[in-house]
Amino acid sequence: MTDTAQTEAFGFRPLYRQVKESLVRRLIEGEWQPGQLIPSEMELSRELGVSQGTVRKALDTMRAENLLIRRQGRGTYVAEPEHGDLRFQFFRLVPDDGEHVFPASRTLRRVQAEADQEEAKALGMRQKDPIWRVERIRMLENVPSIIETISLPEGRFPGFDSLDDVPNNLYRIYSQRWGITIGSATEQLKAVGASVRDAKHLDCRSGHPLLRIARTAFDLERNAVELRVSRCLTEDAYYLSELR
Amino acid sequence: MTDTAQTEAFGFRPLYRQVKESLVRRLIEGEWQPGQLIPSEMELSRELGVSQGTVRKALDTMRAENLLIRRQGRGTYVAEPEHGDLRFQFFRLVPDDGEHVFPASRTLRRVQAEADQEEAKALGMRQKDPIWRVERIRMLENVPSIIETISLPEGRFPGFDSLDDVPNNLYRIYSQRWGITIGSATEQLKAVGASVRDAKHLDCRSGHPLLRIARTAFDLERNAVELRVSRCLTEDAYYLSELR
DNA sequence: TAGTGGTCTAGACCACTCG
DNA sequence: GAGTGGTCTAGACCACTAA
Repeated sequence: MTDTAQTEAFGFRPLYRQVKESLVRRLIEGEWQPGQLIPSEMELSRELGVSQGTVRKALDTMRAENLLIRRQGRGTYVAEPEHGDLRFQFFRLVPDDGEHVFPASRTLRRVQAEADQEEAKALGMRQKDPIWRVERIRMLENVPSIIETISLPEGRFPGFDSLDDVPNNLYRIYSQRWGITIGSATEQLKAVGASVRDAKHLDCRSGHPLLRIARTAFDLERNAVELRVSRCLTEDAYYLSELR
Repeated sequence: MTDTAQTEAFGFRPLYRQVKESLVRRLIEGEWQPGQLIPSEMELSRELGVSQGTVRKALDTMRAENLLIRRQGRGTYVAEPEHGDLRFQFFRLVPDDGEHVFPASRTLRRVQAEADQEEAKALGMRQKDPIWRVERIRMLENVPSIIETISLPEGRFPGFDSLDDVPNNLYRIYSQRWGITIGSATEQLKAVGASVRDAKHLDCRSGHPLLRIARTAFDLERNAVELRVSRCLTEDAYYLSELR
């Protein structure tokens, strides 16, 4: 690695962190694609000139951050966003009775627009900066239950308007088409009353209590890349939050 | 340790897991109290007859579960529930503007009661089993913002009714008085309309949208020991959920 | 059977805390 | 300076997967 000596006066960084950062950089630069097998511990340790144990510690912390999936006997894979066990990483709405399913969706509209105050704040832009905005309805057990507005900085998603349609699993296509991997998100939840428009699409009275989820999603470099505001009927479902 | 041979046919469990389980048991049995220093890695490895590295792995996984706090140069401490940085482990409601504060509370009533269906299900009891039930109001920035109902199995909290008053920080007293340490919790969130009673205490219209948080809290052995249902005004606050 | 990640050990040195 | 946790190494063996 670069810093062989530990006592570099100021700014001591453990070797395994340097290894980790170098590997994350290669992930970000697309050297290894989601789902792909990366080199084994032994190969990496030879390549980087550190011990296998140090590589292992770097890989293990990356697994803890859901960047990698490791399988004994097989190897280490780049995690695929919203795939397999990770599919529900960002989808926490569970039916009261029944399976945790991934909801189908129907796009209502897709437009280019100017960022409003909330969008600008969440995405680190200025008001009136150009964005893409998508509105869609999602079904839980065949009942329209969620109306969501998705906002994307135009600059990060060139050609978004030329997509044939908006696929159900957006994070997958962010990764495939624009090389943007969603690594984390924060959600702010409130209870609100349904607007007239919400009420029409969700088949409820206006003013009916809805769970409002404002999710800001971040790429691997911690840049905010998507704001998604969902209003959800929670008569037959709940948002699950696990604390430690 | 007990299982020296790895290949015990069925039921292979790594050494460090056995070490961890033995240490957790000692925590549960009260050998070390919250805030107390536990033996060093070297001492434990000698005592248990395993290498320092194995003890370290056990301690590190326990730290990852917030059971321990480790400090270079000082030692390893038993984590204190709702202390220091952990105080907000279970309190996720944040004012829109302003500090993340721990809300004051005022007890409305404290009664002995029979478990209803929701309480029985959450606490793994039968309906009509005896419970303690506390209702209180909590303040966010001097505004009554949360009305919460706390349900406890009577058997786990003998003499709960003889407490002089119900302290603001309940988890602390569960630990001090009954040796019950809350280690994890799950929360189910919904949007509901305020009941007449809710509305009176929260100074809003009945039917007004409230965020309903149903928290089931678990002790270190994963027994459900508390159900806490909160109804929150979210005009000026939000529930924060961090996803990976 | 070869190769991978998972566990376990022993020993060295480093960074931090405290008396 | 003594003791603690943190990092790093080297090497052994185990459990799992796939050819």
